[in-house]
Amino acid sequence: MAKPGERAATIEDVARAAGVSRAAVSKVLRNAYGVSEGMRQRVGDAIEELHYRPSVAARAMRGSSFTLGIEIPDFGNPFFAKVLLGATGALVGTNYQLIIAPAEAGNRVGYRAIEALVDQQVDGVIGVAPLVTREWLESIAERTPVVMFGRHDLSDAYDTVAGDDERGTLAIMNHLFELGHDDVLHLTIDVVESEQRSHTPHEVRLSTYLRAMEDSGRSEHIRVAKVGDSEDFAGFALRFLRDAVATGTAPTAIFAAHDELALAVLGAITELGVDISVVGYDDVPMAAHPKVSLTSVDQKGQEMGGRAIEMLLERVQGRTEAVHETYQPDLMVRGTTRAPRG
Amino acid sequence: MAKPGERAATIEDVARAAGVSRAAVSKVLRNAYGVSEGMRQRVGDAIEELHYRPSVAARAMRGSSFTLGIEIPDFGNPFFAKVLLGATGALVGTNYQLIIAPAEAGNRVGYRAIEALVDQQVDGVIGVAPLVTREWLESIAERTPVVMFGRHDLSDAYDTVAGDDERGTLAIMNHLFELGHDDVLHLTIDVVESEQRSHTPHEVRLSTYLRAMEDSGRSEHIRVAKVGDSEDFAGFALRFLRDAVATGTAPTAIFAAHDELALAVLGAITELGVDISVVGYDDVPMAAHPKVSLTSVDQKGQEMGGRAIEMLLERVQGRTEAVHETYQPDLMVRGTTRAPRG
DNA sequence: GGCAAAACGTAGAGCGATCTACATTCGCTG
DNA sequence: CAGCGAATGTAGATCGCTCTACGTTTTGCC
Repeated sequence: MAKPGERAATIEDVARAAGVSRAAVSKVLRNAYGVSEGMRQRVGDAIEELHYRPSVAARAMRGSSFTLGIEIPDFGNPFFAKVLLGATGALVGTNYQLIIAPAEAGNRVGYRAIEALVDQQVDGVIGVAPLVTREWLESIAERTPVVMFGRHDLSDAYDTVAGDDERGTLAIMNHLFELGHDDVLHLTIDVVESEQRSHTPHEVRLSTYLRAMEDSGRSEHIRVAKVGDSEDFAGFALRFLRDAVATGTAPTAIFAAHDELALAVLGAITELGVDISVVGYDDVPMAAHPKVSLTSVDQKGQEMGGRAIEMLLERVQGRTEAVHETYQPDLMVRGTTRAPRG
Repeated sequence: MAKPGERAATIEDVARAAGVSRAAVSKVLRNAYGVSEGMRQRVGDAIEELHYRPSVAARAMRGSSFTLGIEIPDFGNPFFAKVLLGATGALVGTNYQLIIAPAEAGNRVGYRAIEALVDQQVDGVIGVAPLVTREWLESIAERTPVVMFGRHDLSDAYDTVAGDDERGTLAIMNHLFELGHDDVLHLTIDVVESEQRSHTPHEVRLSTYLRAMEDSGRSEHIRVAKVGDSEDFAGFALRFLRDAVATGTAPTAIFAAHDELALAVLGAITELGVDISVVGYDDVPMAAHPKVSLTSVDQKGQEMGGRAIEMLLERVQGRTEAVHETYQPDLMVRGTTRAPRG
């Protein structure tokens, strides 16, 4: 007990060492009004000497924890690494800390992860969960500022930052059409049932694909394949394509809803030695690799991640009207898209 | 104030609703001794009804937070995604929560991130930071259980789980030697100065490379290149190789210290159209992609991640003697290694 | 039936910060 | 040099939970 350094120093210890009251130390910490230069100095020295660090828990009990939380559905997806990079970047210089909660294995929906974050008393949450209901999010947003990533529902209880998936998809479709493809298949994720999810990026990409095909008079070529969220993409792609080739139903181009999927398709195409164009979405780093050269859409993940943090900080500092921002994607044309073989 | 649902329910509210004392509710929560079935029932109902969730902060102030922390130096590296996957997997079924702290942008060393985690009052920390000093870690370990990932220093203040980098490297070198390569270059990371870091995975890979070259009588072929940690790997690889080719000093094979590096080298080789074998380390998912087919070493990241969590939980539950475990890696031979051209 | 032991439940003191309300001192001005 | 506002500092309640130390019932057993 009496051994020095036995226990971490508390504000009490600092106050004693500096010969002031706890409240005074607290003021210095928060650089609140009413601290003389001399006191700031003495307290600062004491803090230094005792290696004092304020307890986040104790702080959280009375207000803010200076911690923001972000929920990530799938950290295996490099797109989220970009987002995280932007987020951490936006945080340097502030005294806020970022903690990440991974959506529980086998349950990517995200309720659990967001709840865990709120339980941690974070001052604000960034969520990626496209599948949680709006009502639920709004109930969370009553107590904790929320910024949602990639959702296209414009609630006024929380902010959103999203890519313009419609525009990105149209860029892809036009590119394929211009190359001469009519027979474009869309490969997307098969999510769990959930009514009214027109707000998810994948849903927007799907509906835009459908519209683009119809509007350009290619209705009869519409074909959509779905793969389970946690299925083995590579295995699925291989089986699917082998089958399509065998039955003569292979498309001339495939638009995959995201790059992980597109890479799996590209792998299958390579193995089978067929000539099918592929486009992905997200522009993960590997897409630019010379061995891969995948045509994709750059969603500006890093910028969006940074902006999400900024918006959250604004909320934490008191903004109450919702803000919704959209980022313009860029089509990156590379080697996996060519004109269909004669 | 009086509006119901205005504020989150506290244990007090639950106690009132169930007609028992706060202490009784707390007992139910922790399923401690001395709770009758009837009481458990009533309290459970009250909790349900009020959507009560215990405050992590308040708990942390008096003991444990039921939260574990993991520090990740670079979430862009898919190897860590594997580790995380294993870690989250090992946590399901426990009532512990995992939070991730990213090493601050531009400072991958990890002091800040680990400190942040400790400040959060996590019950235990998993760190990847190979570069923080042992002394510092031991001071952290005085108060918070610590499991370090990939360190080869066997402190008895903290546990370690690491791959057998010596064995992995020897597997690589023997493979290359058997194919007929004498001229093997090692490309590794150029870390900030830090004395005595023979414990890092990369350092072990380097020294094992040197020894393998010497022991096999290839001392005159030893060549080591270093690239800055946050440099653009692809750009570096291209410049370096172009230069080597121009001056006729290109090796016949390159052993890259990890897959991200190996992929960059592979890209450069592809662009320059030269015939050089490449091996990486970590066996990231892309290594197995048909377009890439990179020979690499599977470090069992997922298993190690899971085991690290288990070890940490043991520590949290009271174990005090240190445990150090090593995992045996597997060489995955693929298309990027061939015999040197006659 | 009586009595000890087990079972069940409660009161109340902290944990480490923040923040309001208040006390004291200082610096000026008229 | 009295008097007043600004500047500086402090006391003490409070946040939500855990846990020790005790009371009060029940139960079991001879």
